[in-house]
Amino acid sequence: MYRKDGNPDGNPYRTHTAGELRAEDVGERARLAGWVSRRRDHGGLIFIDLRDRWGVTQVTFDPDSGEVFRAAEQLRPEWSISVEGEVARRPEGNENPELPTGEVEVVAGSLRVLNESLTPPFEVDRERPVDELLRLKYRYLDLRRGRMRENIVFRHRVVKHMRDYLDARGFVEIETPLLTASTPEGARDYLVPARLYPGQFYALPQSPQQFKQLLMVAGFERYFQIARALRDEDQRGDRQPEHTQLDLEMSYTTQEEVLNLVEDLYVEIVEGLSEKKLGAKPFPRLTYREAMERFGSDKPDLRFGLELGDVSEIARTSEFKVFRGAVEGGAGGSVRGIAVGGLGDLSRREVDELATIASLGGARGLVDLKVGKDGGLSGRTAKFFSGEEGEALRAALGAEPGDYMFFVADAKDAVVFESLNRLRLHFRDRLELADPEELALCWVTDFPLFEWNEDEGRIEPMHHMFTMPREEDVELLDSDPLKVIGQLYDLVANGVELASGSVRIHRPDLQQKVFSIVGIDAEEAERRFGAMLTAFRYGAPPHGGIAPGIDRLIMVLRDEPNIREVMAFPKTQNARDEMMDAPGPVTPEQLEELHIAIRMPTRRGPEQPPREAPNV
RNA sequence: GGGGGCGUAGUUCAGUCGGUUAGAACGCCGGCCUGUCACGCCGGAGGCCGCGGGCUCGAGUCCCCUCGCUCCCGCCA
Repeated sequence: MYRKDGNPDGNPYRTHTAGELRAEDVGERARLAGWVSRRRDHGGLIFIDLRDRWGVTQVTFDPDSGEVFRAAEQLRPEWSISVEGEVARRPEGNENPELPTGEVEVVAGSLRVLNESLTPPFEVDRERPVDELLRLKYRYLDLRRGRMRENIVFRHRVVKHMRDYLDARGFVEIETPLLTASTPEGARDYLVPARLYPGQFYALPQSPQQFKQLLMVAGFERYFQIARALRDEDQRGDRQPEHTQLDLEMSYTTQEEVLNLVEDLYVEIVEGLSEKKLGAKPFPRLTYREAMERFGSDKPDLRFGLELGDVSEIARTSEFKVFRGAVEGGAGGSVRGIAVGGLGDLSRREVDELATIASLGGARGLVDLKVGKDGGLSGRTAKFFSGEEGEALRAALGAEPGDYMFFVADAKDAVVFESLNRLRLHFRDRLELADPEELALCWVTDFPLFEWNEDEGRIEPMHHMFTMPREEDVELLDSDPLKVIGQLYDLVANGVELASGSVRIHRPDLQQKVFSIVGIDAEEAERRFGAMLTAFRYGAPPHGGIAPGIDRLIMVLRDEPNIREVMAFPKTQNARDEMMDAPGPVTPEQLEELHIAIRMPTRRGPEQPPREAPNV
């Protein structure tokens, strides 16, 4: 950043960063500014590791320097200082190969203490686990630590790459409002009371969905935005109240074009910026159906096998009631299984544990069979499967001698898939089947446009209600909407959904039809999406797009266990900001202005002491 | 909304069957030390054992309640 041609602006703090001095700089005068990372006081000689964003440089203080030396004796970790001195080669044998600056040191000629520091609540310069609440409360100190700094800087590089990539292809970055109307995603909105409209509220956007489509109507052709998306739902490791997505949309485009655009971008990011090993290229494309049948999931982890096998036909004629019952009646049930090697002999208890894992996917039981050295089957249910039948099961799963076969039978395909998916992921972790260095990206396409919501007894959009059906399926909208395939696509990496998008409906008549299928009548459609429906009557172009999640991408590229590790200021699982102490109460005057009265929950709720309102 | 785990020094943790003065490491403070880079050596301070209640002669330890954090299910992306 600063070079040895000097200090043209006369910066009083530094002429160089702490990460750039090398052997060739020996003899130069240098001034460094940063934090005291560590002090090694030898009585007659003091070493300071001076840290800034760019690196660490060793500074030495010699007793000959008198006053400066005595000042250095007072230094403590995390003090902010500026040091000026000569760059010297370290004595023979005292180089530190761990540091890029390890061949040299700065011999301090002067020292300015810019700011002292309290003793930090945790050790900033040591990579030790610290309670996350404490880290969040002192996030500014946590962010001084190497791993977090690298994550945040890496994130910047990825986002910058996205901007440059899209700019070079004619995309325009456009901001859309944060204060807007409720959006049509399924999640709960964050609401903001409208002072000028008593009883009315803005909603914070769950995504810029309608705006991006309106920008297509507006003729920008290619739009993108690094957009914040807010949803008032419970947290998970990969979910936060606000997350960031690369929102993009294109006019006169096709699914193929969107996929290729994003694929090339992700190849550049993974190969050019990250240390991950990219899986198959071009990215494998699986239809939703194929992903479910092979992996039991619409976000499959392709780094390992353990693919599902369908044994429904064998089950149909089986003596085993559990199997036969699942496929009888033609209600769409199935029997499927996976073959797993390397498990040795499982105890009854271990098998029960596996059944519990499967039950989380809805399975009412788990059928386990072990393939013996001679190919014969053993297990509690082995007696139901004659030699021929057992052989057929074995062949269907491709099970080898010594493998276990696990089967789930259910009248609902979805239960079979979800249960086996959980088992598959369990074995991935237990048997370490997935290469942690690999990033296996794939596309999942051809999702159904709608799904049946069991609880509410109605049809819902799988993605959102602006998704275009496949051309050949438009007729099915009337006859059998659940069979309609949408022009819908997800980008998946190692079992994590990274992006989701679709070609949109641009014709008002088709949009109306989709609304009515999901139970929105013309009046409600007009009320909720009036602007967009009207806009579509002014020559809306065909368009489509996608919204890759940035937090999750950085998370998988950096091997972090959750997205809080790649966000500068995340919230806790209970959606609190411990550093800023938000949310918090406001003054009665503020509430008055908003025409809001608080009615506290009676049964149970967050305790609200009558504490003083903050000075705003 | 439901379930699991955790809560002991500034930090990360240990703490046996309920038993005397609650320990370790790192950090912090003081002293010594001229080539360290996890510097070393000597000494020291530091505890509402999350909060409240109960059983008990006696509770960090057992029971109940509650608060906080975290993971999972639901929800959601």
